[in-house]
Amino acid sequence: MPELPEVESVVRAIGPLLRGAVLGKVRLLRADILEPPGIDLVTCLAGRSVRSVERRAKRIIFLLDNDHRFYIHLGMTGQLTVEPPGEPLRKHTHLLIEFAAKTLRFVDARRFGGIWWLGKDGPADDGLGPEPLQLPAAELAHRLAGTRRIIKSALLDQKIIAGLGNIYADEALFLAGIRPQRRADRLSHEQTMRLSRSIKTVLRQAIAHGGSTVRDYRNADGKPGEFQKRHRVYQRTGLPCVVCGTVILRRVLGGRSAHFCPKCQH
DNA sequence: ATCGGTACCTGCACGC
DNA sequence: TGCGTGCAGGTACCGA
Repeated sequence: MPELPEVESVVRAIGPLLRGAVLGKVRLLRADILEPPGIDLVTCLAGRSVRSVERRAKRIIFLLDNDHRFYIHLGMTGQLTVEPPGEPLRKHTHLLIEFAAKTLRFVDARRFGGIWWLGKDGPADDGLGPEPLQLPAAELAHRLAGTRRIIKSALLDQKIIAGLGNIYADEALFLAGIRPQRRADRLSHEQTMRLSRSIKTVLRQAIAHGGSTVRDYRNADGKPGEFQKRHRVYQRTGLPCVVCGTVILRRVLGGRSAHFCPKCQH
């Protein structure tokens, strides 16, 4: 579920609630969602407080008062919520952290997400390319010129650009008028410039609308996003293009669904 | 060394 | 009702 806009929405909601808060009881209900295995998370967190909650790509990074850090990745179905204490445990709840008057909960049915303990020195952006909203167009062009893959797959590669997923890759390519199966290193200068703008536009719009809820995504307060109502191609297979009325197509590219308008995208 | 394919895991929608 | 199939927002790993 969660791509950059969903993760950003969660961080914006959780940050103000947890900044400065002292951790109470910690319950890790499934040890196998923790990396590296064998870390004693409960001991690591005992008595600490939260200095800040930040986003890097799709990672939610918690900085503690002793300069140790960990991050949570939501995978496909992860949910991170802040609720009053004592709410009933939902199925697939893997981590509970109690604060004075609220509880942070990590729930993830498919368990593609998890918790990564970094300590003081572990790199938080291991294997991640640049942030899309800070990426100059020329730098994006340079990175895309270096791969022979199709543009859709390149946009999903977190080492090339970090934070896009299947929804926003498709939406950005539609906005830019580029077919997902075009080769990344064969885009014209103009197309690359349009793509750079489109990525930023679609991410900013999605953040403004609280992200997209396809099925599982919820913000920290349990509410779904709204941007799915404004998707132009993602999961609109067989429906008319909002610009030209042509039927939206779906193709499997690199093992993922790609949605596009065959008339608007070249 | 880059890249495509597959595996990981659960739940849901659909057709029969 | 139940069963089988296909699909889902992500990423790590495996050979070619």
